[in-house]
Amino acid sequence: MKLSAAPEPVGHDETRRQLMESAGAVFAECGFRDATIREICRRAGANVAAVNYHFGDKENLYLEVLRYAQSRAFARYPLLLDAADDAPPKDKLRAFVKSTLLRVFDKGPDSWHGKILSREMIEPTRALDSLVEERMRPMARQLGEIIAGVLDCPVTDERVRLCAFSVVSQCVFYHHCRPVVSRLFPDQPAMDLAGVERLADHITRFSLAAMKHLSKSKH
Amino acid sequence: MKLSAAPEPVGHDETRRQLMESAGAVFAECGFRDATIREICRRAGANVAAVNYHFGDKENLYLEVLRYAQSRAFARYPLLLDAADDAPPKDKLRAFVKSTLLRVFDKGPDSWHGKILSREMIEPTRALDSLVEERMRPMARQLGEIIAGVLDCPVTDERVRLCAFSVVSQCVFYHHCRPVVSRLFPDQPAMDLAGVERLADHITRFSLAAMKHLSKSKH
DNA sequence: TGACGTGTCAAACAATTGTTTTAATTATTT
DNA sequence: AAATAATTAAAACAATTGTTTGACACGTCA
Repeated sequence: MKLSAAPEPVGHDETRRQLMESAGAVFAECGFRDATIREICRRAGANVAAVNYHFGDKENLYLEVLRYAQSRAFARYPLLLDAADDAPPKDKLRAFVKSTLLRVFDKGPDSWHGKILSREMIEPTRALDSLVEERMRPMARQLGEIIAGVLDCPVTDERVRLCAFSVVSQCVFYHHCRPVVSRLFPDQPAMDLAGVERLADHITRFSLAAMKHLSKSKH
Repeated sequence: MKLSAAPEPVGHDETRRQLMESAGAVFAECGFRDATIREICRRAGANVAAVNYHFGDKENLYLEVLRYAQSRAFARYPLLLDAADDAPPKDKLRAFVKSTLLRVFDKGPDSWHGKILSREMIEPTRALDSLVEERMRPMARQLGEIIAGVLDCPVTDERVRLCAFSVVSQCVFYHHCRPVVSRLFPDQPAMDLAGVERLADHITRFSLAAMKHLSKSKH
């Protein structure tokens, strides 16, 4: 399962950090099962026994890596970015969509956080339980309030939940189904910041138009 | 060498059929890597060597299973179900959404087809290439025509592609993110036929409302 | 019947895996 | 500086994996 990257020998407690970094990349590339401790340690420039020494076993390493990835992603891209707390629901929705897209399409050294999360969808581990409570539920509540504001109805209305799913689904689709999308449209460029903006525009406009209509019909 | 006039002895490959059936279930449950040939053969009541004898190796078995699952799913739920060819775009969209949901939420003995496809998203194999061409591209073209009809614009319009993604994303979301959804709302009942109808109603109404608005605004 | 192809079976093979062990090395404290 | 703890290193371990082997059973056809 050796793909790329190079080892880099280091000192003392640094090993632990290096292990989490390389583990994140390898887990994202190969999945929990296919990822081998030997490859993780090789990239971290550490010995094969390092994982078991610092993290106990492979699964515990995975749990810590996933938790770490999520906290870092939400630290970098808060739920509503820089939107004011009293901003109109429309603007909040736009911010929510954009932040979700940014989190999902994040490139760079920690681009693996999205991939690992996708794998959790298919093959949930124990880590998903706490992740849902710590990250997803606040996300759902925040979005529910925004949508209730758009629809001008209580957050308990069933339409709120349905519309929330409709919004989130559009955000995660490009990421979850990238293998199909990129095959269907090979000339489509990779998602950069401008692409995120365009996509956020579409999703927001699409969803606002739909909800404006739904708020008028039955109520 | 069997060049006897008989068109393939279909009676004796019962083992082969059994293997594909159990392989589909095991691949769906465990993924390609975690699925063991021993477990597949155990469920099929066959010997460990059966897979290598009938399919060559594990990967080839997987390819055949995936291909078989897709063809069966589309045979049972055609792209537009029983919608007439000259039906209005709105009805066609409803049929498209419903058939996609049915394919994704299909229970019963071949419920694994959706799960295997989800895994292909995360970990594409060679099988995905042909699958996209044979199944997804016709699907995309069909949906594109429907949406162009709704928007009343040429299929080449960029909005068509964006809206098509918005529609499909809502259909596959509940399936792809079920682990999160079921944790967020544990009291939510499993998706039965009535649930599919309700969800299809929402997605269709939501999307039609959005597109009606988009077709009026600029362009 | 006897040779032959087909399919099944138990057993073994070769490779890889996560993990443990034991000793050496380094850092910290006394 | 000496002693103690913490960390690393190489090797081995035990279990599991996909795959192969060679014998055996069954049916077909010359």
